[in-house]
Amino acid sequence: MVEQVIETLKKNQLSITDSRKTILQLFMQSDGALAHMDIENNTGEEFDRVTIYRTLQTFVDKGIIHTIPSSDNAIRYALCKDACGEGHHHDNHIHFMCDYCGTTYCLDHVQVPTFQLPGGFLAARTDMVVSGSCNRCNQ
Amino acid sequence: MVEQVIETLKKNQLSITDSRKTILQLFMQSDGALAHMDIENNTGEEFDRVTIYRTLQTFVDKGIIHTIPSSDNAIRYALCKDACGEGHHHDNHIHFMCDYCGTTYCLDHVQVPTFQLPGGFLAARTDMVVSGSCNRCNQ
DNA sequence: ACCACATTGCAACATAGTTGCAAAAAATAA
DNA sequence: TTATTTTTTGCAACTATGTTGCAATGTGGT
Repeated sequence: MVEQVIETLKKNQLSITDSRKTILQLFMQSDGALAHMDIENNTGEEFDRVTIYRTLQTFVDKGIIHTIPSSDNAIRYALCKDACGEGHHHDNHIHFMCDYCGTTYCLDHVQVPTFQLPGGFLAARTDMVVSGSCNRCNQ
Repeated sequence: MVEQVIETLKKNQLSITDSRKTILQLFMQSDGALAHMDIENNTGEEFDRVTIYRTLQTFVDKGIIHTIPSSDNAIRYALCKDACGEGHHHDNHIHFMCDYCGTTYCLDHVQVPTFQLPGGFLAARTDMVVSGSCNRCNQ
């Protein structure tokens, strides 16, 4: 796990620091998406709030993680699949937020369906967030 | 216009106050969605920030407006079509945010396409936000 | 071990949103 | 129309979220 973390950082030409190692490992360990708060809670007093914000921004810029919009006004982040790289994200999948446990899933195998925009509109990015009950809560 | 505002408020059993009249009229006049800031700017010093927040929340609860999630961390609001009512929203359409002019459109005639969730997942609500260039900017 | 450069932590600030409570305004009753 | 009840508003204070500048520290390369 740790080797994979360091490898990913090196591949993206990022210097190896404690915060980057810890935060990237946290993403690799967790199955759902993480909000800033989740990271702060899971790292204790280890890092400054600002460092976490900057680390997340760096990861987004490098294409290591991507953002997930939400109506509750807290941006969530999740690991990108291999196809993402610096400057271009390919996270064209549906996101699912469970109303009960709060977990946000990347449904990697559910592609965003195609649709037709009215004339004159040009799509650059599509965010599709479905909420409801997840497979753990809905039993 | 003013009659329609009052009629809508009455239909939803809301008492007629200055802030509700002004803010609802603002929604009826504007074609795009409005963020809290847009409303604050368009009403001058007339109302307290808190009053605007509470008025918007009341309108959402009554099904008069609906929220639109975004990645820039500012919730936008737009008028619901007639089918929406207290407790149940039917704003099953695509939202479009222009990257250039910032306008958010409700594409009422573009239905959210159907899709298949993995087993165990149950959808309650779907938010689809497309960003790119709109028909005014893309010429 | 040294140096250049990138990253971190701190302080301060900016924006977004919430809560409690007393004052003011609507709705209702008389 | 006035009086009473209920709802809504404005204020103050607070929490959460996010950003910027700068000095201090840590990292990578020699």
